[in-house]
Amino acid sequence: MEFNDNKNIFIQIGEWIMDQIIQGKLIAGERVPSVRELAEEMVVNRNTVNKTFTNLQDLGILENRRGMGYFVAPNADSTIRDIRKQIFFNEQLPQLVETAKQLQLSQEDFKPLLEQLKRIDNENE
Amino acid sequence: MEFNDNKNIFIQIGEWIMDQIIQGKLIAGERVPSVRELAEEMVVNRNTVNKTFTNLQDLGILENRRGMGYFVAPNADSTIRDIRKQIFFNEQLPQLVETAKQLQLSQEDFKPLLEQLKRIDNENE
Amino acid sequence: MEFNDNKNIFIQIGEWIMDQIIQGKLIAGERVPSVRELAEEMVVNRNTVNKTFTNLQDLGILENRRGMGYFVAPNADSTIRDIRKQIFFNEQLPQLVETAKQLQLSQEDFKPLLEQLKRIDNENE
Amino acid sequence: MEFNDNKNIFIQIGEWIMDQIIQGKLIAGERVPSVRELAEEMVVNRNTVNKTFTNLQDLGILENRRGMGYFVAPNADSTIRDIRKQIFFNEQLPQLVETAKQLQLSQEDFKPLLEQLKRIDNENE
DNA sequence: GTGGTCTAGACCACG
DNA sequence: GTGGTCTAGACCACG
Repeated sequence: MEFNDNKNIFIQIGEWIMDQIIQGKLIAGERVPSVRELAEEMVVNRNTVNKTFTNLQDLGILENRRGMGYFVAPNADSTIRDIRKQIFFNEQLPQLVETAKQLQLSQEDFKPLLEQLKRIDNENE
Repeated sequence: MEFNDNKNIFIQIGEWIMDQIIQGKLIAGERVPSVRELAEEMVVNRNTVNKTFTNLQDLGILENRRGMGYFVAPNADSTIRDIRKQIFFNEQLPQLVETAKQLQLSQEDFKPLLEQLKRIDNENE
Repeated sequence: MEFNDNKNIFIQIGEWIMDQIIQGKLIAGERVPSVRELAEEMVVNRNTVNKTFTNLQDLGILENRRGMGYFVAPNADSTIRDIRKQIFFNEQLPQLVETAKQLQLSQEDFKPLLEQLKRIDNENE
Repeated sequence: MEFNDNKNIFIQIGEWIMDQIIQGKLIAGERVPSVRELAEEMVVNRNTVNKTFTNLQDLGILENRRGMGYFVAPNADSTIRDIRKQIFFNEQLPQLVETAKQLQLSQEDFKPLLEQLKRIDNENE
């Protein structure tokens, strides 16, 4: 895995796992790779993966079964969506409105977004 | 000033100064408060303010006149707009599209933004 | 069975067995379920149950008859009471006094306990 | 500091700090020793103290001021009392009632506790 | 100076 | 096999 120097590795691994869950590649109740396996695969230290896992456990996304490893928590996917929605509504959206105002951005500038939204609304019709 | 622990303080102070310029509270050619004053006012270390100023100087937003302090550069406001537009189109917008897709956000979720955009489009008619 | 992550599973199983004995559901001389059976029933590893059993054997609560399994030792119930009394007087009570002092707990806070004690004293009159 | 092998070092250091706060030796707003200082004083690794501090920060007992170290959070003492009371009412007290019942303990057995409670009630009159 | 992250490596308990 | 803790030591950003 390629890491971005601006973010901590343990955070990036966590985001990767959350992405896997959101994309349905890891499902509730499923066992995630062991700390050792993932550390080897990602070429990082075991302690780093450890930090990722305990972090995701604190967030209610992973669960630890003694001696057996970590498992995707029930409803982990909706937990992740909730966390990300909260970030969206509390941080991203207000910032965006502010930016639009400040830079006098037009609907034209948001075309890629508006098209994506239409696509989603059509799917859900 | 209230700082957010997730972003560097020197960056946050920089954003505050850029906001002042965009809002016309600081105008081109005007002297900005000294490192000493600003550090005291914001209750931060002088080194931090120093870092903010050299950073804004690198971006062409402030200018340093030896022995006289820092001044708002000519056209600082349009420089700021350019920088922020670049960030908007290269980072914020693509990220937003990705988020909308992932969280299956609807036009409804973007209501505050869409209203702001309408307001802007009306102003510019 | 529901396990508490803060205590070792083999200890928790041991406490469960001791409770069974104290409550008369398992009596002296009676055969306890086999390691295999108990492990399956509790959905734990056989090694864990094994550890519980050898631990209870060390405490004089279970006995092992070669090829026949584990049996409740004679006087196991009074052995358990002795062990638990010792823990009570040496650990729980002093800790409790310390907690009461530190948290400034009142008689009111101990109501459930005091009522239980009265009930016991009445029974033994 | 003498460490007990049954508990993790980082937990024991945390309890020591909480005790200091409860006893008024560290007060709200006060700076606690730096990670480096405490690690040296307690003859443990910096990472261990680090873990203690981030742990106490998660609990709302310490706060981190960038580049300046950790400080006792406002109301840290009542936060600690709340945490410890919760443990008392949810775990210690029910266990105690159960023990009293099982071992047929009398008021006599709880004498040290009852005396402590009287002392506290007298103080608060 | 401050704390945070990461590594290599050891050791431990539990299963 | 599993994860958790701890150490020694390096490096980094921030103040």
